[in-house]
Amino acid sequence: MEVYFQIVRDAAGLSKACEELATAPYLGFDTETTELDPRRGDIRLVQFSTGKNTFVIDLLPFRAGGDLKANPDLAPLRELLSAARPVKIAHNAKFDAKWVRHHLGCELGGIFDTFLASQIIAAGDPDRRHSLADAAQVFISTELDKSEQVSDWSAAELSQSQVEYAARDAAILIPLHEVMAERLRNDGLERVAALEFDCVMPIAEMELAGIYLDKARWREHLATVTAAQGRVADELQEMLAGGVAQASLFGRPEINLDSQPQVLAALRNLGVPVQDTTQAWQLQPLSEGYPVIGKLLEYRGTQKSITSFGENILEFIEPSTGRIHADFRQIGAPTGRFSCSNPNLQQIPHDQKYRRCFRAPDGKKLVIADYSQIELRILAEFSGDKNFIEAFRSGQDFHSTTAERVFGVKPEDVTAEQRSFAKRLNFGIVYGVGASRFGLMTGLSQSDAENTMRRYFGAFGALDSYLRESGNSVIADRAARTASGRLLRLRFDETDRAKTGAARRYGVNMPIQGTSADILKRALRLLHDSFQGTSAKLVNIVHDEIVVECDAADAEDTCARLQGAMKAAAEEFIEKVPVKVDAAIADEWAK
DNA sequence: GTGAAGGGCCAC
DNA sequence: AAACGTGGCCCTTCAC
Repeated sequence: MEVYFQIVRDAAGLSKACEELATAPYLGFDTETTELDPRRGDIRLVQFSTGKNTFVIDLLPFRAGGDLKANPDLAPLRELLSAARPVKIAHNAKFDAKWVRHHLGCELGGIFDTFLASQIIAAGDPDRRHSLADAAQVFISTELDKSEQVSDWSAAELSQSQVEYAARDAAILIPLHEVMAERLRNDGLERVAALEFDCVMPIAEMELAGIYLDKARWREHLATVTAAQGRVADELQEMLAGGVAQASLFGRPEINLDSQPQVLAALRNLGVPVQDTTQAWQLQPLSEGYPVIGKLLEYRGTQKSITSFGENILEFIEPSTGRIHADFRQIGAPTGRFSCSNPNLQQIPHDQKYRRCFRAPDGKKLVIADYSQIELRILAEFSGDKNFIEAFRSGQDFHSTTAERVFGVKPEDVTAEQRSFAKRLNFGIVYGVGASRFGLMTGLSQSDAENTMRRYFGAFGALDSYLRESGNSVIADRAARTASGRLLRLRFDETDRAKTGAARRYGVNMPIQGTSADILKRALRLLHDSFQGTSAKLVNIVHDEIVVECDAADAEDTCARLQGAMKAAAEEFIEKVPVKVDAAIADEWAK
């Protein structure tokens, strides 16, 4: 692919280029950087393409005066980048947005992200890849050579091949966008695309901000867990060896407590009636009759703490900021949920001993807010179930209120056990729980579990019919959608009952889980706008929870903005059911 | 030695 | 007849 391009190396050229570029409705936009982490390297090139004309801006000459941020010659560039128009088409715009924010000191406004668009259009197809080369192949049948991507972008003189590559990557985005925009329109995906694109900048800033973890506190807690784990391991080793007849000269042969087959064999040796799996929920019922099971579960718990939530997390602390800058994948799941890695800040144990280590630095506060029962409220909205909605409108404890209906008792007569059954059913139905699993987790017999579920669906008739109809349409259409229009296409073998059942549960759950994700993403944008010019910074998000850090003096104001934005976002999707946001100002990530 | 797969478990 | 949805991380095992 031949691309006509001009190289810009001085203030006059930049100003002229930006003038021309500003008149285009859409610009292909890309950057070339010397590293992957904006804290470790420099931006070398910024490329823009109108489709007809492409400009490759070399920032090296502009660095002569020192910091790029302070260079007034770059004002036209900053203006072009931060403006809502022209729309900047970028592949994985979060990456470029972070570099622009960190090195040029401005936001990236007006984003069309071809990486996110590719995922939205793929609608959950696990076989589709979403690199620029893959997208070019799929949407415009163009082969892209990405070999220059990892070349040396710090060289004083860039090669012809490098510059051509840079120009081409920006130019290709114009035809790619045209085809993708058409697909988004035809598939009814424009609203969800806008939702996603609006979310890029908030996430870029959150990753740059990072979250503070108190190293000393973490190590202190880790020491107590490690000590406890040593004792538990010894005791478990002892108990498991009980059935072994021979002891070697070197003492008992130790078994590897982390090895599933070895532990299983030892348990069988002791006469414990274990199945071929040792999952906690299957072992739990055995722990009463066999103390060794209780010990094994205790060992597993502490082992998990040490391996997944131990010293390794401290290695993610970035020396230059003293904070953890995790990677958030905006469309981490086909439902639209985020995923997070390096480390995964969405799976830190709820236990205060862990969470309190994530704290506000001195002079700062954390503001923590989460949606109360958001998935059940979405279910109430979708089903329109009068009694379900009324249970939320009453403002009373939701699980108790459902227990009243299920067991036909007065509010004051709901027992703790009845509330617990109702609570577990309320959570279970979102995932499509069946009577046998419900029985297993409550200790009810199969027939009692079936009875309880019958009473539940009897009390919430519209909910029952919604779930059935939703399941039927999922199977008939082989697709499901969230409130924003996010699409999931399902592939399953309809002659396989198990696979069809799994597809049905997945498809029924997706609009609920996915609408929750839609709401959170909308909230992130509203928040980002509301926080402009304040000290508040997004530092973590966990599906229905948002954690913000701000100056201590601004905490009350930040809390009000956070709660307001989250409520407003949810109300764009939920009309019949009240939305509740619980918020708190704290020194630690714990309430 | 390395990487994929499977089991297990943390979060929502 | 089947058995609760989404993710990431750690471990062991096993194939190459």
